Amino acid sequence: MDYEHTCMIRGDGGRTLRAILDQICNKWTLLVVATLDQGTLRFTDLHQQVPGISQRMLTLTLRNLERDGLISRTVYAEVPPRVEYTLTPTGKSLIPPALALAGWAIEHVPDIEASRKAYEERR
Amino acid sequence: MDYEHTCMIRGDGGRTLRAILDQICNKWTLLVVATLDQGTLRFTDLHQQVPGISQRMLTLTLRNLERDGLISRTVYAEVPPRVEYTLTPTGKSLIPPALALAGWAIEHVPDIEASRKAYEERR
DNA sequence: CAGTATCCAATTGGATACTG
DNA sequence: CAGTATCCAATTGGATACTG
Repeated sequence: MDYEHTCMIRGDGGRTLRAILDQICNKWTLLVVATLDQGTLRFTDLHQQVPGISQRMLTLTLRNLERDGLISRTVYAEVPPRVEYTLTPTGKSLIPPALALAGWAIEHVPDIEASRKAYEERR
Repeated sequence: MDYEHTCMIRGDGGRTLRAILDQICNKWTLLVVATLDQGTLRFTDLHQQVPGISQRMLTLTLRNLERDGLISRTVYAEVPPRVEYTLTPTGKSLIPPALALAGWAIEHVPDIEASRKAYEERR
């Protein structure tokens, strides 16, 4: 691996990058984005398809994603109300690098769990 | 983008993945790993090269990385003590996907900042 | 040098009840 | 249906003082 390129991560002391990653790498964001990769979904759809998420956290996550321009939110003037969420092009562009990280994590689950077990036994 | 593959992210409701990512995506881990991509470093080196990190957070981050098998920690029986940290093969393998995500973040900083500005003005 | 111990502040997140 | 409001618990992180 060409470590010259890690300056991308370290950059300005990591400030800019961390500011962005803090938004992306929280408990739910990546999961919501991945779910929306299926296409347009309503609030209730997302609530069902992202198991364990609370209404409050789903709302907050969606608001942040909208604010950052990763999803668009469309309200239809109907009763009962209908609100649809879709990935924007920027949002879609996050999928490949997110998959790269997810792939790494899944691939190394056995290694990491073995390492944790060995670590615990050592102490 | 082939959205079939996002099942990797959503997987078991995201539980396994989130457990791993929670470790990786905190405030300092990616930054420490990226810094260690340069090669072996001592505690003090890391403390200086990761600006803003406290002793406590550096210690905690290093312990978690060691526990997960991403870095190795070598203590030399000298006075004053010397402790060296190096990426393991597993740790090194995290660099490319980390760079992919970092690249995405850096590439989209202008978009995201513009979107945030527009969002604030709307309200 | 490479930490540990302690305390406190801020952030994050869950549960529950309520609403245009 | 798609949220908001409130409150409380848990987690995360910083500052500071101390140590083998």
